[in-house]
Amino acid sequence: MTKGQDTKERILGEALDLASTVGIEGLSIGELAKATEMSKSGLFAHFNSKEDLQLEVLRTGSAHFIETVVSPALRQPRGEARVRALFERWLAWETLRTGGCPFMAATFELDDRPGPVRDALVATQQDWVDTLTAAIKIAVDEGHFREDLDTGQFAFEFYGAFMAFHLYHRLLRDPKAHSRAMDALEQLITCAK
Amino acid sequence: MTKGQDTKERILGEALDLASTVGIEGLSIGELAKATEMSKSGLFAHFNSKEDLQLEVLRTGSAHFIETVVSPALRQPRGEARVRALFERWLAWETLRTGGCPFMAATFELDDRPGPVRDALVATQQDWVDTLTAAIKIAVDEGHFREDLDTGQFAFEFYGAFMAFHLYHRLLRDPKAHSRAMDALEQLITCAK
DNA sequence: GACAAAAACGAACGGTCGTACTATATTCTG
DNA sequence: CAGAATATAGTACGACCGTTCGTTTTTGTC
Repeated sequence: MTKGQDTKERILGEALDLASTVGIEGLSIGELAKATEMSKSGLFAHFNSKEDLQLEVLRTGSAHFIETVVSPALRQPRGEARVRALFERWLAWETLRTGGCPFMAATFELDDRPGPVRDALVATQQDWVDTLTAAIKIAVDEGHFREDLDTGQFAFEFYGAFMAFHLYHRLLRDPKAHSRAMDALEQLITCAK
Repeated sequence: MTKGQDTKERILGEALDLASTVGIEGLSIGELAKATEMSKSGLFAHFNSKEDLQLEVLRTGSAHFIETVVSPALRQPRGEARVRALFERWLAWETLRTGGCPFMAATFELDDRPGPVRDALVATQQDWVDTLTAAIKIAVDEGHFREDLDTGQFAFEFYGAFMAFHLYHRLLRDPKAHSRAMDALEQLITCAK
């Protein structure tokens, strides 16, 4: 009863790691079988199709993200501290896996390919933007940020800072990537007061 | 003599368009042959390998980018106006092709896959960052931006705003994506004065 | 118009892809 | 320990992958 679920989780963990480097489309069942030291068919039996696998990978990634980024940040005090925590943990999450944030890879892979996988990804990302916006709104309510702040705009630029970090860190291998990102957040917060 | 070069350019144009949606790795010779209405082997004869094709696609993309983004902006007056022009033309470039900016797709595909194609992409992106930074430096020299502005930091956040635009526009299909991006630039410039 | 050069084609290669089927291990339940 | 249920493996499939090779068509030159 529990054996199958165990290996399935193990597969999904490996799949998430693999997907962070080769993408969620580039993720192949043969490679994943090698990585988990299983037979292709034995692995495949846990999923009805590759699409299902992809959807489950996204679901797993989302759960990991909430666990390592969102939840800990929510334990921080409401307002500015929480916004800072969200950013810092997001950066840490990016450096966690071999290939960086798996959602970033997926985002640029799927943005033009309609289907259930894209839909699921959009839902996840929209959720994250909403979570961010809500945290920022709280900082306004707490009086940490100014009353007339456009919280959606703040979230947009917040997101931009993260993506620039991803580019500078992953592609350009710029050692200043992290400090640049932190400076960007600082400026964002300064302008929000 | 000129016939082969003509079709080669046609192929590369189509390849760039295709790569913007499926990525530079996802670009397959068979699909490209269909798109150009050629035989696989006839098309392949123009390149020694897929890697060469990818490199030439990047080179072509880079030339297009300079032509439609950089060069026109350089015809704008030195300083703030030029920085604004670079941003606006960059956004326009993103909406030009079917799948958005081909370099963005490539960036997240190749950031963890070493090789000549990655190297070429890094060089291109670093060039672009340097171009941006130089334009910002000029704005400082012209007295449009404050003396002690960290031009590299400005370029970082400038880049971030573009990437957030890409995400909001391409994936989330947010109709406010463009105005969000423009507002982000405005804030960036305001803080730079 | 003949002829060499260049360009495009067709067929085939070994490989990997996702997926289906059947058969063998392994695990859980009584 | 038996037997059912579950989990894994083996094999094969058609399709497409990048690539090679020999042939045919098109092009440009005298």
